[in-house]
Amino acid sequence: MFSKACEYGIRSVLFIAEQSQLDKRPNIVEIAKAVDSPEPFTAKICQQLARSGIILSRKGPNGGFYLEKDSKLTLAEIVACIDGDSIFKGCSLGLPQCSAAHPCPVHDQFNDVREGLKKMCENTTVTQLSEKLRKGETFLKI
Amino acid sequence: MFSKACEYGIRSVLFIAEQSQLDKRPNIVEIAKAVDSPEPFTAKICQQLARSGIILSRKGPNGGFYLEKDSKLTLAEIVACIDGDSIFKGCSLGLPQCSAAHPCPVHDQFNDVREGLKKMCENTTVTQLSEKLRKGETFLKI
DNA sequence: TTTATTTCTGATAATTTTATCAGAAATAAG
DNA sequence: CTTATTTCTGATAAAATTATCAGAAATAAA
Ligand code: FES
Ligand code: FES
Repeated sequence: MFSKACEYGIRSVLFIAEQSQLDKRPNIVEIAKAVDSPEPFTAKICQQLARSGIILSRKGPNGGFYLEKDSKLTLAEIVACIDGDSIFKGCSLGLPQCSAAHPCPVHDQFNDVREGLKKMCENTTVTQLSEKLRKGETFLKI
Repeated sequence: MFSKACEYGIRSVLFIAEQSQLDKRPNIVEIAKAVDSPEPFTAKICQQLARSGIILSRKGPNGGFYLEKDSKLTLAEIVACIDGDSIFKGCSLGLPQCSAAHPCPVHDQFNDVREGLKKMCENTTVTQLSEKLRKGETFLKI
């Protein structure tokens, strides 16, 4: 469904969000540990997210990554930043473009699923998810 | 969503199904042309599908690939053969396993989407799709 | 100002996926 | 039986994704 990079990215952002609520600014070592992901690869991904303004970063001692207070960040924005929006817009059978006028054989069926995925990602906020995480109801690793 | 191999695989099977209805047995060259996919790669995929009995094949002159008459083949079987069933069962954030007892933060939300995808693939038959294809209502390439 | 810490950047390596190729095995048709 | 056709098999190549590494740039704290 999502690329590895995107999976790590979402997990990282959720951890950063949780820590931001506690006024902390986790660094890459802490993030990779909390999320059980390869450290340098996770760094790359966090840098990409920071460059596009999805998360914020501070260099130097006591630096790290954090989230804007009361950010309205959604899953959809993270996914689009890392994997692009082809999962939300592209043809499921790989035709150069999805179009109702020239549909592939599964167009109708997939439209529902894809629309469901899209709506879900757009309506799910990171804050909302990190809340449950903080309460210990959900987990970022085994 | 699906791998390139899986996209080519589904498109190929749909073309084979359409041609089977016309009592034809297209070969790799014809399939790759109809589906606009790289010929040798498509060959690999069709071989894999044939080996697992999802499609049938005949060597020699006038040989090619075909489908069992009145086959009840579904999309789900093709996807599982090529991409495995991780898209139907795996955790969307890449945790080693999806479980309601130890859920990732998006487990609930994704469960709906994934279940929708699964049901859709299981309930959509190749025959049903190739019918529309034969009528010229849907397309396998631009 | 100096030092320690941390993100950031660019180069590189490993792995997986995608794609190609040459030739063997099978089989229908003449 | 011979030949032409086609799938099948295994080796290989190219590209993309995933992962690592070394060092520069920034910054807070001493
Ligand atoms: S054309 Fe394939 S999903 Fe719309
Ligand atoms: S645990 Fe992640 S989707 Fe179920």
